Amino acid sequence: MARITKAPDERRNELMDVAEQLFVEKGYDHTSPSDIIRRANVAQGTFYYYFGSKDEIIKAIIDRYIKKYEQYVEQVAEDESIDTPRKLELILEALIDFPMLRKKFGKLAYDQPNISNHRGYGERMGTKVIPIIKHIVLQGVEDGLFKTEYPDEASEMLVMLIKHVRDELKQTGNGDAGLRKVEAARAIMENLLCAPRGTFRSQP
Amino acid sequence: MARITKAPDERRNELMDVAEQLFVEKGYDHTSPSDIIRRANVAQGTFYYYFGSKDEIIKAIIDRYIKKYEQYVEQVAEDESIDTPRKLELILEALIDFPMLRKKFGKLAYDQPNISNHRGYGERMGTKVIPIIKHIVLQGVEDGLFKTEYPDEASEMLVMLIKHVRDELKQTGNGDAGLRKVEAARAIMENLLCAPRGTFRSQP
Amino acid sequence: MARITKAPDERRNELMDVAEQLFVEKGYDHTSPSDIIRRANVAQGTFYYYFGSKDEIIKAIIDRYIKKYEQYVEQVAEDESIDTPRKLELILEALIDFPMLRKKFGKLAYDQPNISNHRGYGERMGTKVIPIIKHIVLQGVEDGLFKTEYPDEASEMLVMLIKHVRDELKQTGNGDAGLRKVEAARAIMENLLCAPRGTFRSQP
Amino acid sequence: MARITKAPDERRNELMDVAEQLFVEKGYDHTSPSDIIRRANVAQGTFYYYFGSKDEIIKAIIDRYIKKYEQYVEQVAEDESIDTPRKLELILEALIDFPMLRKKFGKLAYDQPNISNHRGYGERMGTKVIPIIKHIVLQGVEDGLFKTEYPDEASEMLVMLIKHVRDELKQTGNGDAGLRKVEAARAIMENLLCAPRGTFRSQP
DNA sequence: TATGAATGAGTTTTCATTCAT
DNA sequence: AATGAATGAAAACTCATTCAT
Repeated sequence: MARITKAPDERRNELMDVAEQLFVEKGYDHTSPSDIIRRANVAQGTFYYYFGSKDEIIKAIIDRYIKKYEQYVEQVAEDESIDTPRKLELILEALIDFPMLRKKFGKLAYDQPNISNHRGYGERMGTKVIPIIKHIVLQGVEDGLFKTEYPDEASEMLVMLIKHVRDELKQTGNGDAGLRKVEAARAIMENLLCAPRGTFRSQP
Repeated sequence: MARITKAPDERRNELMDVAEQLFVEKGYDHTSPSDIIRRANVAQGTFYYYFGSKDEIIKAIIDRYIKKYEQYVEQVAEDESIDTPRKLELILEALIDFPMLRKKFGKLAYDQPNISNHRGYGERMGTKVIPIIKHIVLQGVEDGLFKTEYPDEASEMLVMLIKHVRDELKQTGNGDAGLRKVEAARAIMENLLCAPRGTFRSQP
Repeated sequence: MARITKAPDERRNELMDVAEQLFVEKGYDHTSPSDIIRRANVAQGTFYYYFGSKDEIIKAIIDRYIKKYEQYVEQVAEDESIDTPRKLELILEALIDFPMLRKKFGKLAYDQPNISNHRGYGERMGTKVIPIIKHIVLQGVEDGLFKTEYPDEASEMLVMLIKHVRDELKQTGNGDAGLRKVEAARAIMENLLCAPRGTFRSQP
Repeated sequence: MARITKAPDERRNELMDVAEQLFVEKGYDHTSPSDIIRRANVAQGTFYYYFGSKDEIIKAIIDRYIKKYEQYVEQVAEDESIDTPRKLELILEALIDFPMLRKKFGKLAYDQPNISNHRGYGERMGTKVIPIIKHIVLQGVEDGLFKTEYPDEASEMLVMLIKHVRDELKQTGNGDAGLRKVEAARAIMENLLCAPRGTFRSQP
């Protein structure tokens, strides 16, 4: 094959993009380095030139992803012009939109291998993101907006809730059923935090 | 090896038991038919005599499991001597104890392959179990015990909550931290269903 | 390919024979499992059905070989009808003839990878065979036939000498030059053990 | 990385030094050009600029080494101020000290890849060095110091003996056990050459 | 002279499945 | 009903070498 040389960073990201997409489509376990190589149109060795193993590339992808998310979360958390409920909404919504968590519609999420169960992804979510969410929740409690005896658990539940909604939306699409899910999620959030009705009401 | 003949049903169940345990220990993808065969002490061919493929055995396991659970759920749901909150508790608690969902303590659930994402397990939970839970929730609403505009979503959240608690308990063990988790779960359940404090108070 | 089933022992030995020959021809490092598989006319999986790895097969080969040799050595050592010098000769000569050490004539031994440097072969020679040789040497000393202050070292030298002769014979063939080598070896053995001229004189 | 330009000869020798060390540490087959490149801190292409292949570099190393040794050997051989036994000792001892034959202590030599079996090393030893040793041996015979009917073979044995001692010393270290080995070697040398006791007695 | 990204054939290994007995 | 030897395609990875800059 003709040799196509690229800037290392470009190649590296290209490989990560391709891998990410495949992991999402077929799951980590059912994606082989060869799959990635084929789709990226590079030689076997090129993959291993950039990543020492299959494990290494998924770790790199997760890192890249979480770094982006953390940045966003911190930025939102620190922004004084945003009120507490809206902060929560933004942070949780961002969880929905990241490409690495995209799945094709029309397939049941249950049966799909899910990258978010893999390789330290959850761990980093737990140690990095949840504390930030908890922090915002506590702020809301201080402000008298929320009420909860279990801020840790409530924060975890919020993340779970949002992941669940995300999965649901993949299946229902963004139609009426989708809207209803979002409404339900808001109601549940309010319940969870004993927040007054209408606390969460911005566009999703 | 000496040929050991058994009643077909016994052999079949034996294989399923072994497979179930392995799937739980290592995950479906990382368990090979040979692993099952080895631990069950049968020949390669015996496995394929009973199950046409690896896929077939996991489907059989899930079927067996869900059938049992459905039976239990229906029985509880119909039992008039149990009040509504207690019914919910029993049904959700049963979700915790089933062997197929057991995992070793000490490992982060996130990183572990989780059979409950596999092969129609979730689907059947969705189509079979959640409606029953919803039914009980609605009964509670009728009784004036619960309040929710989104019984479907609330039911799904209840299942998620309980799965989450189960995973947490695996990590924390049943000590103080575990107890706290259970308390938190109860508070969250009450919040979710707008039930009065103290509605859920039986032993976990 | 048509499926040819054989008795496991036969297959196992067949694979070992083929591997042995290839290791001798090309050296361990330059022989791939695929080489063995190809020549043995079996499927990839068959090789790994019998041997878990490339390493395992060479260990099995060495074991098989050394076991045979040890048996022979012990039998000779215990045979009271054979006198001491002749025992030494027999044991050392046996070292020459074993198939696993055969190499093609015409190629310089120096440049050939040599299995006898591999994977515990030498170690077992050292711990198993040399003590037996030393024992015979000491017997000779007792009988007043040999004289040496360093029976350990002398025994090691004897083995080295014989290996060297073996390698030489591979290059020279069994012609006049070969005969001369053998004569030289005898003289050196006599020197090494301070044995009277003519002590080693049987056909090689 | 910053481009570091050096005098071609310096670079070349640097690469050879690094490669030599690696070959000794891990063996030729288990050292990759990339290993050399990494340790030498040069680019992939630089290696191939100086050496067309992996094979070429080891040949260069052996050449360099043997040239040095040959020079030394010739110089000693011609030096009239040194007596014959001492000449032999010096030449054989030099064989021990060359860096290319250094190995780490503590590992069985048998199992270690041994560069001296590789790529023409032995051949050149045979055609170049052994004749010189033989020449000294014959001189000793003429002087009435040594006695042997097989000077070729005896010379070869001397080299083998010394290599063996070298390997042993690597394992035993230079303690008492090492000393004993050296003493044994001397006794064996005397035996081999039918030299009077005490012929070889200088520091090792 | 020197760089380092890229290549691709090859190696070692795994594993779901088949089939003759 | 049960056995277990055999299959072969594919997975994961290595590494000597090339080449555009």
